[in-house]
Amino acid sequence: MPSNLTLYNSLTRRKESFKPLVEGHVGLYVCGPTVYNPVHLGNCRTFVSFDIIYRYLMAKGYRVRYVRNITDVGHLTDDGEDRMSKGARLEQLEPMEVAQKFSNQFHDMMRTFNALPPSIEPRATGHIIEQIEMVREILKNGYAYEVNGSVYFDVEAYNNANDDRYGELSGRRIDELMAESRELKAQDEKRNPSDFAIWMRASDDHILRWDSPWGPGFPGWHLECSAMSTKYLGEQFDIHGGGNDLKFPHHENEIAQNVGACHHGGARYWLHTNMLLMNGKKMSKSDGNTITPEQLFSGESKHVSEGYSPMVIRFFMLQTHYRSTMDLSDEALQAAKKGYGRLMDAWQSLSELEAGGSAQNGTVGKELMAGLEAAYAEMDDDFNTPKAVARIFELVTRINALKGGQLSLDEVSADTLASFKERLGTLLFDVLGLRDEAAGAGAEQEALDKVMQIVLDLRQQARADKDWALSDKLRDALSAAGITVKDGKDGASWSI
RNA sequence: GGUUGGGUGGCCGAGUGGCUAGGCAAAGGUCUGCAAAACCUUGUACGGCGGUUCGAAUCCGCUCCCAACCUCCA
Repeated sequence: MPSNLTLYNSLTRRKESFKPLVEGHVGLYVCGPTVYNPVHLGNCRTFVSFDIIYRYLMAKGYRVRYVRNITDVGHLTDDGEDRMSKGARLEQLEPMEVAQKFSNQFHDMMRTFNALPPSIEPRATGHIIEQIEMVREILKNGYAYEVNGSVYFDVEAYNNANDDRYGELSGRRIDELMAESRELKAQDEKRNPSDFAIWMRASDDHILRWDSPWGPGFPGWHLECSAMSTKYLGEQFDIHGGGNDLKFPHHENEIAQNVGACHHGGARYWLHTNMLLMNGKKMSKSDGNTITPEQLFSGESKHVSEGYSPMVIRFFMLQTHYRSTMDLSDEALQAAKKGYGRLMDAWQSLSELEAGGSAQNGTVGKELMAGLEAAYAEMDDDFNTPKAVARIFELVTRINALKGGQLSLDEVSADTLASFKERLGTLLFDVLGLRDEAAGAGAEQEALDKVMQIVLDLRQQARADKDWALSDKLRDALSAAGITVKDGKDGASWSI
């Protein structure tokens, strides 16, 4: 499998050629959501980005094991309350009911955005044993200490034994961290402020609790990812992904735990997606600078002038590289909506094109195939979807010109046309994960197609009779019903 | 304060030391009964100040501004 794939590794801060540990296979771990409240759009951006990465790796022929966890324990609020318990108290539900409810909601939203499910979706609460085992290993290796039923990772000991490794991902230095530390809960139990809990003693009123060698407690927030990535992908694996805001401390601590337990840092390539902004600021659950996907779909928000469909939003995401911040604005969404429409119209037009009968390609046929290969090549460059989309739009112009007669189909051989259709479809729908929302399915759509054909035939007759009043009346009435009629060389077409 | 990454034409957003991404908007044209769509053409942008270079938006230095992380977040 020839691969020219390069990707930007956060660990080295360089683009590197991608070489999987095992030829032909890729292990991919992505930090999933903490399911204590509804997903918001920023989450969606990250998971759509990794969905495209997952899809592209598969399209290149790799067998990918994609692990994306669900965090349902250990993630505390500022007050030290577990997020699950807090959600449960507020909604008068069992903690696991909360987790289930928002997991379901999360899955629905991923489906809405046409993001494929991962190969394995492990839950933190389902891997308590593995996490306890990992704590034991870390203790055994001398990188942690127990105080009053809690176990803390000893960053200093880790650094001394591993050549000051802590901070390798985020570029942080331990002395700076210490200088900046503040009063945190259980601070007095820690030897150093930069130490972090890998197992926490449960207070009497703490609902989520498990027995452990150190008494009843629960795992620290960062531990589940270390334990589950190790379990399903091995002590060393290929790619670890997540949002930029997880780089520190979450991912940094993950590496430390992995090294602490198995002497390996886990992933060899770290990929981080950048934040979704609104009004120039990070879209964030905690400070309310947010718009829910539902609001975006319905348009019920002061931030948008109308609703935008999931595929318009996905297309909008494609136009920004995953490592760049993406600023959401109504104007940009408007542009994306039109661009997406033009792209899908062209796809429709392409499907209706028929080869001119030439056995040989002319310039146009060669340009089509070259442009398509260029688009794929852009994906090889750190999954550069904006450039790939740019190349695709150059093809859109050609497709439209073929349809409109400005370019001749005699320049495209039948073989080329067929493989072009197939390869473009793969890129658009299998790799980029778009869906043609206008193309309905089923009996209703079929009936509508037939009805529209009748109406357009009637109008065509009126036009032939130069009965402009009638033809315009039909067009206006359809327009009022939300259907746009476009007169072309070979008759009229319509779109909703 | 420290760490990381940014500031690109009306808006969004890629990008390489020289061969002017792309989308949207705008202008002109072709086509059309009209309209829409489509096609063709047009904009010569790169925070500021220096420096390196034959040549820099792209490399270096300084400076201004912005964001993220350092506390829960994708």
